[in-house]
Amino acid sequence: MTGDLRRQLILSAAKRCFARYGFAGTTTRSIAAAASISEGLLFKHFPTKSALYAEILAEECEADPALHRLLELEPSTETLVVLIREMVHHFQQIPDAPDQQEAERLRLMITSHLDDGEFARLIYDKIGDLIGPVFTVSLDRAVAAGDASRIGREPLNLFWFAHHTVLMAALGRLPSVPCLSYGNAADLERQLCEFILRAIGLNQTAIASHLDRELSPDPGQKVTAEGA
Amino acid sequence: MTGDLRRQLILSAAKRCFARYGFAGTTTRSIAAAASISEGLLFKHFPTKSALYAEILAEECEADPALHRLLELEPSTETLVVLIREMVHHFQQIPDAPDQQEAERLRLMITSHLDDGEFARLIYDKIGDLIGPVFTVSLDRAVAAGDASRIGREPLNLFWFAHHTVLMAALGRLPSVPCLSYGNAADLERQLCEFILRAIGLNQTAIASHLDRELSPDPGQKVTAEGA
DNA sequence: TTCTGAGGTGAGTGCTTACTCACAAGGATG
DNA sequence: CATCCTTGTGAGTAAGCACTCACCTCAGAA
Repeated sequence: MTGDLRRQLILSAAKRCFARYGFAGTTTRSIAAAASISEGLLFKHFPTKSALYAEILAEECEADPALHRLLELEPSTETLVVLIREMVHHFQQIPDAPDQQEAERLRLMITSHLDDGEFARLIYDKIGDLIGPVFTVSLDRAVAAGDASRIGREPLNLFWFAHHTVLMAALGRLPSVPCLSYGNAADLERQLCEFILRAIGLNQTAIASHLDRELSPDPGQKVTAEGA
Repeated sequence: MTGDLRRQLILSAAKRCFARYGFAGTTTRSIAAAASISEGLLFKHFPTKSALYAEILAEECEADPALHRLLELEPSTETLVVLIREMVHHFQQIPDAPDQQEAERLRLMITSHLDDGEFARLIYDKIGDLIGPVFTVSLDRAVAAGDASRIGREPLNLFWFAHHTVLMAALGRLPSVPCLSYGNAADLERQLCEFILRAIGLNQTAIASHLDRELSPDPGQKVTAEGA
């Protein structure tokens, strides 16, 4: 086995452990076991437990590549709705995904908030840089098109509030028994979308027409939704 | 020193430690040091570290007494606005409060989400039981009064979404360097209030009139705001 | 005064932790 | 074949962990 491949295997095993049990709750022995190697070899690849953790955080800072697809859309009311819908779907699907990767990411993000927040700050910066422009310009155009009313002087704050909402909603569903049992949870994503779109200033007719166009007519929903 | 008083001192010291470093990250030695006693005495009062932790969580399940004052308000649009405004203020003041108690509560709540979620579930249940009725009836009356449009079949979900938003916004400000630097953060509470009130269906004129009535005319704001 | 039973201590206990090191297997190069 | 070097191991080590125990102090009852 080559060194580089082994490194990657260790990183992925460690990420699982750290995300689930936190830094203090994870032992180097458990990481080695998860990677099916000896502790000795683990320390041949990473000088300390902290260094391993730091490398995972650094690696995770790379923003989701699938997100880039959304950024090529022409800013508009339509794009705004798609943006929110995909964001909602992205977060809601995290607890259900068989692939735990995004759940780990979410856990790392949250544990960072409880710690010094540095990792979270990096992620927020990255997200803001990527989505901020599309969001604000789309909102501007929605206002110009009469689909939304202008809200305040800080449109980007609206985006962050929306982000808070969906992130926390996802967090509540991370444990195997969800923390909250929403009434009528079947169309929870739809409810979240509407909640956010109203909150950022879209009027009811714009919301209804765009969401209906987007959500109802497709069994192909899954395909487009992957991109979030 | 009487046994009961000592117990309380230990509990409060331990809560600080657990909230800051999590269960695994907290040592019994550090708790004893924080309570200015020996480890031996610690274990005279609590049989195990886990038992101590469990007792803290159980104690924290008692919902905030100050919250009860809000529940005696007559359900109305006005009450709805006050409810949201107080909730926003309550969460926003958590990171700034010299008293760290609420911050510890928030931390325990979040770590529970990363763990089995049981503590969070208890808290959510309690909050839902307390605020749910006032919220939904107030929203009904707001709709009846023409201040809001009816949204979906699950008004309580709207409350939870709002809760998610403010909780996450508070979490981002827990680290000594905030995770997010909101643009124009001066009237952040106002922005959050408006965001939520729009999201739950209040129309712009109702929002403006009620929030202006509530927020602008008082230097006595602090006094009323304590109650959240 | 003596006894008792609290509150309280600090030096242990054995176990687990992060981390090290001597050494082995095996493929490539001379 | 001998000499490397890389990949890999598992038995270490010292420190730190949760938890225990013999013992101390001292107020109040007998």
